[in-house]
Amino acid sequence: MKLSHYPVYIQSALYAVVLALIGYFVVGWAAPSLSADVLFALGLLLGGFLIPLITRPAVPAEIPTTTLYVGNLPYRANEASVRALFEGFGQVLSVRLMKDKHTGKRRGFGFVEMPSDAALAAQQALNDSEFQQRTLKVREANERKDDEEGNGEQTQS
DNA sequence: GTTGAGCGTT
Repeated sequence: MKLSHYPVYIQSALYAVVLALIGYFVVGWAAPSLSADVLFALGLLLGGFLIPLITRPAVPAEIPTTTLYVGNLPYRANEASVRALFEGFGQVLSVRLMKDKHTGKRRGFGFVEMPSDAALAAQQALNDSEFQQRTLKVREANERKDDEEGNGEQTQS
């Protein structure tokens, strides 16, 4: 339930709604004679000015990152061991080992997000390498959300 | 507690 994993427009929309409600009560408290429509409009306007101030620390890094697909993982591997393995090649931003949603059992693959240069190094070094007596498969992940590439595969709408 | 190709979640 991390808000930073949502697209930016969803974050902005959430902030706008929340701030519009806040503005509704703030302005309504300061000027009780105004109508509800005017209060919502003023609240939304007030929220609109506050959105950049709040979303700015919420979107901290401009560094290009790459999400790696890691397959053929041993079922006993946990998130910490995978993170430790990839941290030997750079900063690990996130590790997600996919498990079955209903049973909770590990499915044997996951995703590791790293800076693009470190991701490339980790991919070349760890692909077809042995990890807990299993041969790892490390590929570049298929884009399922906004993944930035450092070379030239920038997905822009 | 088991299995073995695969590209996801809030």
